[in-house]
Amino acid sequence: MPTLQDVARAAGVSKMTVSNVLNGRQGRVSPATVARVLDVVTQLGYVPNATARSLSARRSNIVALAFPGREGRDAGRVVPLTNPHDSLFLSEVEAHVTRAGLYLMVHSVNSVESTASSLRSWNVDGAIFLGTRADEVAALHATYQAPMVFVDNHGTSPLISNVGIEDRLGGQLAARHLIEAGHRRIGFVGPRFDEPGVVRERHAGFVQALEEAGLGLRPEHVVRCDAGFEAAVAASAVVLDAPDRPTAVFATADVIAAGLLKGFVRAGVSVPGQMSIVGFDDSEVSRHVTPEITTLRQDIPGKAEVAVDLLLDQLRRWPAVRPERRVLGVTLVERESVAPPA
Amino acid sequence: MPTLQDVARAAGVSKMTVSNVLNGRQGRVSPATVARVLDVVTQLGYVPNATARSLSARRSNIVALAFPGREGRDAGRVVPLTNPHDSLFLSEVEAHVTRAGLYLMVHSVNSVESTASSLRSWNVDGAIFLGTRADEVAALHATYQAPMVFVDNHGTSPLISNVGIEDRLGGQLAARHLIEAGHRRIGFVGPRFDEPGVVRERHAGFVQALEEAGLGLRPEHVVRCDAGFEAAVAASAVVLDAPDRPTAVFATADVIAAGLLKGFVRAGVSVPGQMSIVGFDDSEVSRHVTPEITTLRQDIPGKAEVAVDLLLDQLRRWPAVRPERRVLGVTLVERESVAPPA
DNA sequence: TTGAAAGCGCTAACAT
DNA sequence: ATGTTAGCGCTTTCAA
Repeated sequence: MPTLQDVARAAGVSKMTVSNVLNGRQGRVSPATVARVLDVVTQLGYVPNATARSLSARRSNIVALAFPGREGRDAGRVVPLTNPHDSLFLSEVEAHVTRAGLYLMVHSVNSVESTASSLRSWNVDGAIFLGTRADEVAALHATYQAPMVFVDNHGTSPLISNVGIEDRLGGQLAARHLIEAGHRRIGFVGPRFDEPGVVRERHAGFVQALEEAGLGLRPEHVVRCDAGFEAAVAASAVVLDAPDRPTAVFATADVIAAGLLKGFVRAGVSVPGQMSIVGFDDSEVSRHVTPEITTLRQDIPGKAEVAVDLLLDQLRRWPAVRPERRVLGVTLVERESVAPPA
Repeated sequence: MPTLQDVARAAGVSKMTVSNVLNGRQGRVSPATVARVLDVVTQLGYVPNATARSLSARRSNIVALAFPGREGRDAGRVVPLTNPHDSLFLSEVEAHVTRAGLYLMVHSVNSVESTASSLRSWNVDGAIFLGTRADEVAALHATYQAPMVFVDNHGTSPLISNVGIEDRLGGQLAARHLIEAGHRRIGFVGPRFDEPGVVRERHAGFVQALEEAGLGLRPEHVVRCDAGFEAAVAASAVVLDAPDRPTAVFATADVIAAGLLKGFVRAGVSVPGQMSIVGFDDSEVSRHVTPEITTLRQDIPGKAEVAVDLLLDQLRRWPAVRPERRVLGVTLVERESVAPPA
C-alpha cells in the first residue's frame, strides 16, 4: 500500500508537493511536476489514506445521515428507512454526497448522546437529520458543534437549518378538494401529533380549511394510525364505525390511504363511491392500488438536493453560520379516489 | 475536545493505561485504576477519536454497504435502494452493524475502481455488496483485499462469501403452483437474465418445473421487464398480445406482479379470473393491491443478519479466510391472485 | 500492572 | 515553486 512518501520518493519531490498536487492547490506546483506526480500516482496505484487525512486536516469528508432507530420512541412499530419517502430520500442524498466527493455514513439514532459521540468520534463534517423531534434537535445542537440540516422539522428555533415542505398548505388543499367535491363530513387519519411535526401541520391546515368552509371536525373523526399499511387497515374500521360516519377521509401518508382503501373495500364500502380518500406524498403505492389515490405530491428528490446543498453551504462558511429554512411546495394530484358523496 | 492525553493527565496515569481501559484489555489494569479512569472519562466527556484510532490501529470499524449506482448499467432506469427489498435489507444491516459497535458507510458503485479506492482509503474493515455482477465481484476481489460478503450472487467462485436464497426452487414452486391450479400456458415476466443472477436462476427453476410437467415455455411467453411498476404496466400489454395468450404469469418481483395486475385490469382482463399471477419477495406491495398477490416469500431480515454475521466472522479470522455460501429458503404464500384457468 | 518511545499517513505553517 | 518541521490522537512494541 503505497503512501504519500512513496509517491514523493518515486517522483523525486517532497511529500508536500505531492499533497499539493493531489489537493489541486493551483499555482503552487509547476505543470511539469504536476504531470510527473500524477503519473507516479497512477503507476503506483496510490490511494490517499482518508483516516490520516482526517486526523491531520481536522475534517473527514464524511457526511452523516441520521434517522430514528428501533430503540427510540417508535420502537418496534416501524422498520426505519423502509417507507417510500425515507428510502428515496436516502438514495438521493447518497447520490449528491458521492457526487460532491464526500462519504455517507448512515446512522440510526437510538439516543442523542450516542449519536453525538459517533459524530464527534468521526469528526463528521456535517449531518442531515431525518425525523427528529424538536427536543432532540436542541440537544444535538448543543452537544455537537457542526453543520447540521434538519428535514421536516417544525417548530424549532431559527438557529437551525431546515428543509421541509408546505405541510400546512397540504392539509388545506386536501380539505378544500374534498369540500369542493361536496363532502361535509371529512375525517382525518394519521399518527399522533401532540408534538410539533409534519402531522400536526397537516392537521392544522386541514382543520383551518374546514373552518373556513364553515365545517367542523368532530373528535371522533380524527383517527390515530401509525404510518403502516396494516395499522391503516385496522384503522379503517374505526372510521367506518364512527358516529355520523364521514364520507371522506384525509390520510397523512399514502400507505395509510392504501391501508384504509383495503379496509374499506373489505368491509364492502366502495371507494370513491361511498368513501373518498386523499393521501399524502405521491409515493408509488398511490399508483399501485385501484382506484389510484388522489394525493398531495411532495418533491422528495428536490428536498434531498436542498438538504445536501444547505449542508455543503454551511461547510464552506463554517464556523460562520447562517441557518436557512427552505420550504418546498406541494401540489394536489387528482386521481381516482375522490368523488362526490353518495 | 479532550484527548486521551487529557484523560491520562487528569487520572494521573499514562495514555497507555487509559487506552487499555477503554479497549477493555482485561487484566492489564487494576480495578481501582479502571474505575478512576472511567470516572475521568465521563467527567471530561471524552470521546475517542475514530480517525486517529483507525490510522494507528489499521482498522476502521467501518463496514461498507455497496450497491449499484445510477451511472452503472441500470443508469436512469431505477433509483437505487428504493425498492422494498433493498431498503429493508439496508435498514436491517444498519441495525446489526450499529449493534456490533461498527459504523456503516453507504456507497453507490459507479465503477469498480472508484469503489475499491474508497474502501481502501477508509481502511474499511469489510464490505457487503448488493446487486453486483459476477465480473465486478471478481474485479473487486482482486483489487481490494478485505472481508467481503456478496448478496444474491450466483455463479461466482467458491472463494467468495455469499448469502442468497433458493431462487431456483422459487421458480419451481411458482410453476408447480400454477400447474396444480390447472394452467398449461404460463408466461414469465422479469428483467433480462443473460448474465448469472437471481433472475436467471428463477427462470431456470421455472422452466425446469414446466418441463417436468411435460409443458414448454414459448419464447413469446417470456417477457422482459425492468423491476419497476410502470415498466410492468407496459409489459402487461405484451403478455396479453402474445400469440396463444398465457392464462397465468410468473413475475420475478412483486412490483412487477403489481404492475401487471394493474395493466391486466385496465385492459379488462380480470385477475385471477382470466389471468393468474405469482410474484416474488412477499414485499408490502403484494398485500397492498387487490387481489392480493400470491408470491414467494424470502426472509430479507434473515439475509441481512446472515450477511453481517458472515462479515463479522471473516473479520475475526482475518487474514485467514474461509468463504462461506449461505442459502436461505423460500416459501410460497398463497393469496388471491391465482385461480384455475377460465 | 504500568509507562515511554515510536510511528501510523497526512496537512498546516512556515521556510527557502 | 518546492521543502522542512511539527504535529493530529491514537496504538503498538518494548521496557520497567
